[in-house]
Amino acid sequence: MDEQNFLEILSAHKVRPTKIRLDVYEVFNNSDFALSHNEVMTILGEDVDKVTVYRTLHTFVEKGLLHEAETDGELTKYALCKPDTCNEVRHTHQHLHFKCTVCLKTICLEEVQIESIPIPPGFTIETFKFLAEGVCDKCSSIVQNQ
Amino acid sequence: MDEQNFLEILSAHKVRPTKIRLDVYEVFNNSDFALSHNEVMTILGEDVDKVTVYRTLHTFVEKGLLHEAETDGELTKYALCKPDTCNEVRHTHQHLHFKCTVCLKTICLEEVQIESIPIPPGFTIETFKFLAEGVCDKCSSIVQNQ
DNA sequence: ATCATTCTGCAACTTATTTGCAATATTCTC
DNA sequence: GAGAATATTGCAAATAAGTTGCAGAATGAT
Repeated sequence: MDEQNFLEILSAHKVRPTKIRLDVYEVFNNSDFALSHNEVMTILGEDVDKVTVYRTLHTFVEKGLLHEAETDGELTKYALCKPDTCNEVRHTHQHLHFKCTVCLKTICLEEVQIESIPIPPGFTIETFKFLAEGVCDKCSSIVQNQ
Repeated sequence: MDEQNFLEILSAHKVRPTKIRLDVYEVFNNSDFALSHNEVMTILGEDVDKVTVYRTLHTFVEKGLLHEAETDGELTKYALCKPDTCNEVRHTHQHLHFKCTVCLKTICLEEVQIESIPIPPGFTIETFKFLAEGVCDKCSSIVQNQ
């Protein structure tokens, strides 16, 4: 995917495609796991302004470009929303996040749809957050092949 | 449950039953929802030392008296472990936490046991954290009765 | 009672995140 | 395209949560 594409995606989400925003979007597009503000800073280099990056992340979440992944006490991590699923009105995620205890990466498992959870009478579930921890496919195969 | 009981519970978990610790334990025993450090401080009054409370919470988690509930970006919240389920070696929770979007309280739903989650091949789940958000039974009935 | 260990309270520190604001950049209108 | 209105950026400072170090107090063991 090239820069022209990013530009269109941001515009479609009513986000002004400034340089920093395109850079941040590209960082997430190049990553197959969720990233914290800190990690984005490291990738972009320390000469970009951290406050601007914070604001960019917030804007992206607000406009439906990024979503937050649950983290077990760690820093908030963000991952791209699937194209055309989310917008500035609402996010529509029902997938779980998986954190590998070996490589420590958190990824979206889009293919796992959570079936309905048996909740007690009187309770209504609107959304849920699911974080599974364990060993990911890549780390499993590395261990097996040793 | 009286103070003598608390004393025995702490001792059974190899936690020295000091005044502060008994007080903190009592706070959780009196609460039917999870509490953050901040909320514990508010209940105990501002003249108890915040560092001591932090350390007490950590000790309690470590010794199997408290566990952390997932929170959606909020401060870490803690809730009592069921008696005799957890110890200093390990916690054995597989229940979900529920946060009511009306009263904003987070509670343990012990009765909801999560069945196995269908995960992709190659992945192994060791633990999971589940936070459901919605309306709790109490808040539902209040709305209905209006 | 003595001694080693644990716990507490205080101050200072670290880290993450937010706020305020002036300077820039962008978009809109004419 | 100039100028006004609006949005974005970068910097400094503030806030907030949580941690660390340490000296003194409390506790438990002998």
